[in-house]
Amino acid sequence: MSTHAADRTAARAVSRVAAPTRREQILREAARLFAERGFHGVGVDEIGAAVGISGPGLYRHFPGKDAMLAELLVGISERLLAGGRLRVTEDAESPDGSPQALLDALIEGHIDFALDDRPLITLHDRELDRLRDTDRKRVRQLQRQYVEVWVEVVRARYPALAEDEARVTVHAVFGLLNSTPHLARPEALPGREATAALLHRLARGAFEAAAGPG
Amino acid sequence: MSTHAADRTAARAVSRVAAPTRREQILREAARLFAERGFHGVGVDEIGAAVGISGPGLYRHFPGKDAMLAELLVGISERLLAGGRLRVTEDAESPDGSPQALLDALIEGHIDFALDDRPLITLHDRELDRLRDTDRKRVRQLQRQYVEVWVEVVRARYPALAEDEARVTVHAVFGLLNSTPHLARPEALPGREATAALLHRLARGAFEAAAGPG
DNA sequence: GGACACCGTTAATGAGCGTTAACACATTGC
DNA sequence: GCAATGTGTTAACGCTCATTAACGGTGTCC
Repeated sequence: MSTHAADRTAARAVSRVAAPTRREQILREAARLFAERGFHGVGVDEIGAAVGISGPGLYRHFPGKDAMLAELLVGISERLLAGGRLRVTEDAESPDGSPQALLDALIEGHIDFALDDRPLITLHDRELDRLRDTDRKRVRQLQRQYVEVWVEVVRARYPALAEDEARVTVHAVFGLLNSTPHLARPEALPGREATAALLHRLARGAFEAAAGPG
Repeated sequence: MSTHAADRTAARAVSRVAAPTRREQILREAARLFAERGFHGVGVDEIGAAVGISGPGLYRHFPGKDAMLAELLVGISERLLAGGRLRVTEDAESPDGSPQALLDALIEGHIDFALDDRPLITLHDRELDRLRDTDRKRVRQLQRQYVEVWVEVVRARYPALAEDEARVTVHAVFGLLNSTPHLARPEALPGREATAALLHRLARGAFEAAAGPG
């Protein structure tokens, strides 16, 4: 195992794929374990064992167990928001931009998160309350901003929709899109692309129904 | 405080409203606390304090903390399934029965649960893994049966829908309908009836979109 | 070759918490 | 009256578990 910093950099450059640092390993395993058994249900010894070191060794990389959860939740919240904002500006700058195209882009981006980062999506709405006050406020603020991005896009696409209805609808669609990570047997899904397409259809259908009474 | 059994029965009969037993009080407060801060995040002392007795006093009513969670989760799972099955038989026996009417009845029933028993809905998909093996298997079995009830109804209404697609869709609609209990500020909702109507429209829209490519 | 940062280890500490023990007191039924 | 039952109490036990202490090895840099 190359613990030498220069070796790691070289290995990364050669393989063209980012070799995970120990920190990243820890975060990934912690996310998986937290999602499986809950923040309080996982001990530091288990997290350590999952990356091949033992319990207290984690404290060389994180000040505490809380800090791992905080970094995970703040990280995913920031990435979601950044992705959403990026798509908004891309749509604004594109000649083919349209409210519907933008909404589709948001949906697709969120589906990618939900299908590719299952543990994080699960944590995102399950373990928020285990954070220290300051971290929880930060995550909530990011979540709120992400919702507002969606609400504005939805209202641009469906001007007849009232703001509070749009907000409830956006929340409901998040629940819909985030449903697959909660599935007991993810292997029973119809395949990634088919699942993504189905979820996309469902989300569009929900928005359509929200706007025009069916 | 009437601790006399005969008095309690009399009070119940007179007031015509079921006076909650101590057991029921405990279950309700435990559900609320578990939903707010997670099973491991709540101590028995807190649960006791919430009903006016102190910590170990709970052990006169339950064999342990686990048993409270188990009773809550098994209870709601059974009620959901029973409600679903009841609606199926009602539809079958009714002259106005139809697949669409039955699906609407299922949706409405589930919305009632989601809006009126928020803490339980939250627990239902968050704390399942904290149960002892035997209880968890029982809850999972009930959940699976409830999903199957929906899947059959959905496929009766939309025969073109493949079974695995129907199952994913049902799961997604559950996520949609269960989204409001996760809302940070429930008081920001547009009012119970308006919220229920909106959620119902969203669910119908999702099913429509699942069946016919939009 | 020595200071130093980095990354581990195992052992100890200390708090939190579920559970049990021991005891008290009212109410019911005989 | 008096055993039995139901429902509380407080104190103590024991285990889990996050965190810290103390120590060691390895690679880097001057």
